[in-house]
Amino acid sequence: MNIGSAAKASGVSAKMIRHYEGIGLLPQAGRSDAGYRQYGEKDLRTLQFIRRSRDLGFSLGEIQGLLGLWQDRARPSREVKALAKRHLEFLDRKLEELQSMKNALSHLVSCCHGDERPDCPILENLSGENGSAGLAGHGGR
Amino acid sequence: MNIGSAAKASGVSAKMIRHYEGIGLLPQAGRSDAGYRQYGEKDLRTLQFIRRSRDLGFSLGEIQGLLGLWQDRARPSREVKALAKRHLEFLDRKLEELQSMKNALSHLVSCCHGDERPDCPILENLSGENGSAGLAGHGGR
DNA sequence: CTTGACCTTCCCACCATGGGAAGCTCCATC
DNA sequence: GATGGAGCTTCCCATGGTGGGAAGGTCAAG
Repeated sequence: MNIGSAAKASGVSAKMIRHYEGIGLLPQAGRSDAGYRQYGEKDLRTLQFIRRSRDLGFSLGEIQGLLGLWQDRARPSREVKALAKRHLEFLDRKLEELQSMKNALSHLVSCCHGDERPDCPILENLSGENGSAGLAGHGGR
Repeated sequence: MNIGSAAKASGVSAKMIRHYEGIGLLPQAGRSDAGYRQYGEKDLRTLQFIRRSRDLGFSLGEIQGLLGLWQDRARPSREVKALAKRHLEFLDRKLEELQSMKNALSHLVSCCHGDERPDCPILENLSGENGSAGLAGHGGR
């Protein structure tokens, strides 16, 4: 199986398969006489493993760890769980970060009338003015 | 005011200030006789504007747009709001993406006993097996 | 034998940021 | 006046994950 078919079958682009091999995430692929990389069932399973891990947001470094644990039949599930938990905490931090951006921005957006007039609470906020953009007088946020 | 003080006062690193100037986000800064960049109140306000925009997750490209609107006193707030709304949608997509990663992963983590035994629903899921990891062991994908 | 799809390697781009080297400037202290 | 250290300059490199594309070799179908 050539790299193109492996890419289609795994959902990992050919470009990325080469890259993963280059950085040592994948072992050197076997080669045909002409130098084409050759992939088999086992490689396919590894590629899919990587793709699923990426879908969960794991970094390539973490995936290297996961692959190691995966291939070690005697690994304690404790280690896998620890790795996953760490990533979960990372996701939580990212979520909080994005959520607070969203909260702040959606407040500003809701305060901006968005018509032809130039005055705009969004720009006022970004420029550091404490305009009457919703923080004045009555209903906070 | 030298770049270091401007950095401290604005919360944008000196490194980034130079970079922003390099990519045209900031105008060329004035220079002292010795070639040191010089910053004034107005520059400081621009730098803070950029930092606040970054804090809301705007890309440098979007910030270029925001700066243009900010400096155009006749801009219609409509345009600012549109730009902000687009970014808000971007944030929403990111949030959904992260949230679904988190949901999937936290389910897996909760299914993994995390002890010394090697069997692990997390790895089973990543490797494409539909183990008994909460999906009741008969379905197949 | 040609054509077109596929493969190879290699370099460059994005985005935002940081690290560090080599060399110059400024200011305080001796 | 000399010296030392902090701060400035430019320039190059790295990160992380992905893509684009050029130049050239290979394979299969017509």
